[in-house]
Amino acid sequence: MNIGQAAKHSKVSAKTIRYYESIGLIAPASRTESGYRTYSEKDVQTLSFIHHARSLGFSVKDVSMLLDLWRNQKRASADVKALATAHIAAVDRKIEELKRMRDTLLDLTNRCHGDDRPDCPILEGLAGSGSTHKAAPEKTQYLNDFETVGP
Amino acid sequence: MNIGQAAKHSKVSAKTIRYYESIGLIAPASRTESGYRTYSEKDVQTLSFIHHARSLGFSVKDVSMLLDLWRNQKRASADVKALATAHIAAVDRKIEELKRMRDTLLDLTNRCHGDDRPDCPILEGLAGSGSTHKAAPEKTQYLNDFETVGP
DNA sequence: ATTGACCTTCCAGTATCTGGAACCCTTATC
DNA sequence: GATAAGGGTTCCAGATACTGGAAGGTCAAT
Repeated sequence: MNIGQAAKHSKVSAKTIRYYESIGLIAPASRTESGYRTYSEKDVQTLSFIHHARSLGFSVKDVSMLLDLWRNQKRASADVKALATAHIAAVDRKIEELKRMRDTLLDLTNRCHGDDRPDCPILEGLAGSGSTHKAAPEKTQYLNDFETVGP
Repeated sequence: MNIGQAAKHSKVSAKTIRYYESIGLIAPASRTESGYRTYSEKDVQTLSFIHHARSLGFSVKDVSMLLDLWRNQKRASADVKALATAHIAAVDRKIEELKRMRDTLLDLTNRCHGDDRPDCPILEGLAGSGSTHKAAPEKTQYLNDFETVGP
């Protein structure tokens, strides 16, 4: 089947499939004489696997390792479990961090009357020197740390 | 003071301060005759404000708006509150998504014996066609959606 | 004069795609 | 056979928010 069909069945967009090929996450697809990529059922399964793993927040690097383990009949399930467990821990840390952020934000917004008067505890809180709420982590982690949720 | 001191006091790295200047988030700093950037107490306050807002997960675009509101004495606190409230909602959505991911991951790892045998429910779950756990959101959101936590 | 700690600019890379331009292939219809 | 729609192809750029590093200028102290 062509890339469009593979995309539909695997739920990975054609654009992204080509991207995965370009970075070596998947092997280059075979081609028709005219240059179209062709995909088998097995290829679609692989793409689905990738889709599921990505939707669970594994990085592309992690997915690459998981694919190796998946294809390696001799792997130990302990290896997979270790990867997954580390990932869960990372996700948990992110959840906690987001909760702290939300609590602080809620605290600030609750104290803001939110009308047309200019004084605003939210801005005062942001301007203030210390944390408005609770101890911050050693190194403040920004949201974009979520780009890579590693161990 | 020079950029290094400003960085130390504001907790925004010198590199990042220059970056903020380059994208127009902050006004270009004044310079000494030899070209060094110089910063006032007020500049440091602004940088601290940015640091706090970023650590609460506001995007740089959001921070830009917050800075405008902060400097505008005629602003309505309702405007700030609206921005903050939308942000809280976005953070909440991300927390829920991460929780769903963690639940699925926990389910898979709990069913994995994690020894040296090759069969592994985690990989089977990733390979399986459907969600292993609960209904997924309409469009699966990847972790890197966290790069921008907007409304 | 030399050292070392700062500062400068500029280019590139990180992670993960996504959009768009310019152009080729297939199939159906007129 | 011409044409149009709806595929496919490649390559470049952009988004996000920085961070690292190279090559070189400045400042204060020894």
